[in-house]
Amino acid sequence: MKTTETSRFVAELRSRILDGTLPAGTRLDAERELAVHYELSRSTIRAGLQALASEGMIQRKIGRNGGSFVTTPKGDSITSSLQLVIGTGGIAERDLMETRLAIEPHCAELAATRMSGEEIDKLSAIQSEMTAAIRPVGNPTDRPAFLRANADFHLHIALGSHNQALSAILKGLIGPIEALTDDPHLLGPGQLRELVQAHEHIFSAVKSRDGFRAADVMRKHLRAHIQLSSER
Amino acid sequence: MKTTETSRFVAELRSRILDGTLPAGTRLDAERELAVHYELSRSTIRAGLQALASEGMIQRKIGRNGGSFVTTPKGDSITSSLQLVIGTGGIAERDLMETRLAIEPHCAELAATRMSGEEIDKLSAIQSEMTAAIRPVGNPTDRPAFLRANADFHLHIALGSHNQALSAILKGLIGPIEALTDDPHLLGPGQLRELVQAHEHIFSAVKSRDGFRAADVMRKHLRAHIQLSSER
DNA sequence: CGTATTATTTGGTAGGACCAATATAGAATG
DNA sequence: CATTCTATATTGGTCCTACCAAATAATACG
Repeated sequence: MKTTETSRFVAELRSRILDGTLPAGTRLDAERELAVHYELSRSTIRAGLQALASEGMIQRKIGRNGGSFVTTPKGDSITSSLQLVIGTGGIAERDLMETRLAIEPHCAELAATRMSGEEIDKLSAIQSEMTAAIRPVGNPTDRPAFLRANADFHLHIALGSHNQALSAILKGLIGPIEALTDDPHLLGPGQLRELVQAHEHIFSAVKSRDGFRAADVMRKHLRAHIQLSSER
Repeated sequence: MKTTETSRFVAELRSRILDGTLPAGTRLDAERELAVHYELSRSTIRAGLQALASEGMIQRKIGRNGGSFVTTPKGDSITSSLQLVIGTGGIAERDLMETRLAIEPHCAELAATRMSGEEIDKLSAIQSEMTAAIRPVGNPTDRPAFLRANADFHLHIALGSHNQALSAILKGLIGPIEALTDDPHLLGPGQLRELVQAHEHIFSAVKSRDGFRAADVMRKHLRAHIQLSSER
């Protein structure tokens, strides 16, 4: 690690936050005060706070009674980090699909036992949107709507697991992956109907609180999906 | 989103990196040039570059022929993000263990078919370290060494999956979790030996390239671990 | 008492100066 | 000519000082 003044300051503050000396909600001193305290210029202090802010460890608010407030970074931080890495091609598509395959069946299993009634209703609504998109009374399929509903379905299963880590990870994966999957040659009308049917099976397993079956069906659904993609 | 000058500049640059206009390795203009180009002060430009740097999207190098270089953030970015969120208690322990349970068996399955000979040898060496730590010729167990070897074992299984996403995620989970698990009342001599034995089973499954068994044994191993933790 | 005005605190932006690291070009030396 | 040393130019890192803009508290006023 390059030991610049800024990074020293950041390390100091970060460790104080991590070891609990500065719990969430704590208000740090104003930049000008920190500067005299740490015997650094305000510029350097600002650089450090900026770094901590972009890591999600503090939030800064302007104005009187403003300042830098310690916050516990939530799942969003993981999600955006994933999106960045994936967005810049830092991880191969194969790896992403395998990760989905590890995460989603487990999510489905948990969701089956943990989803509330409202959440199940919501899932049903998403499923309806999906079916609606596939046949707008004779018209051609509304692909964007269909894909959005598809992603939403998987996302809500993950949220239904009531597990912040799992849902944060999937949230980061789902967008980029679906973007890669949108290939008209690959997803013809037949495939779309198969997809809806698979979701129907997953939904019914979740609704009947059958975690094992939910996981199993989800696994098969994803494997079929992968099978398609690999035929390019 | 707060639309400050800095964030506008960051957004601009970030999107240019994401859409491929500025591929990895590209050298950005010097801060002073960017300042005149974007009609902003160098302070503002610096703030923006600082943010991008702490997101891992650029690396900055001092000196002539230095500057800001576009880099594709790798798995490390995900790992550190996870560590931060977990370190500040942003995610419940239950959620973390469930995530492990989703990830690790899958890693083990992949590792069984993908690990190289050297990687398997390395795994064996780690296993030896672990057994060595548990009985240094009559002396009490070297707990730190034991726990380190334990974490290493799981980490190397993940690396053996040859999947950057999975190993990055596990890398972020394993440290914090093991720290939470180090409870002498929970892990007595008997538990330690059981742990070694479980690893032995996993190792043999991987060595014999039996992915299904590797996943199965890993799953049971983790469940047993969870069982213990929940008895607090 | 309620409302509008003023003051103060605090992060955001600007622009200047200088330092420290680093690579290049040129000069001195064998 | 080759090598080594010495400027020297480039670039991020730090410091300073001033001012702007937002947000809140304190105060004056109807």
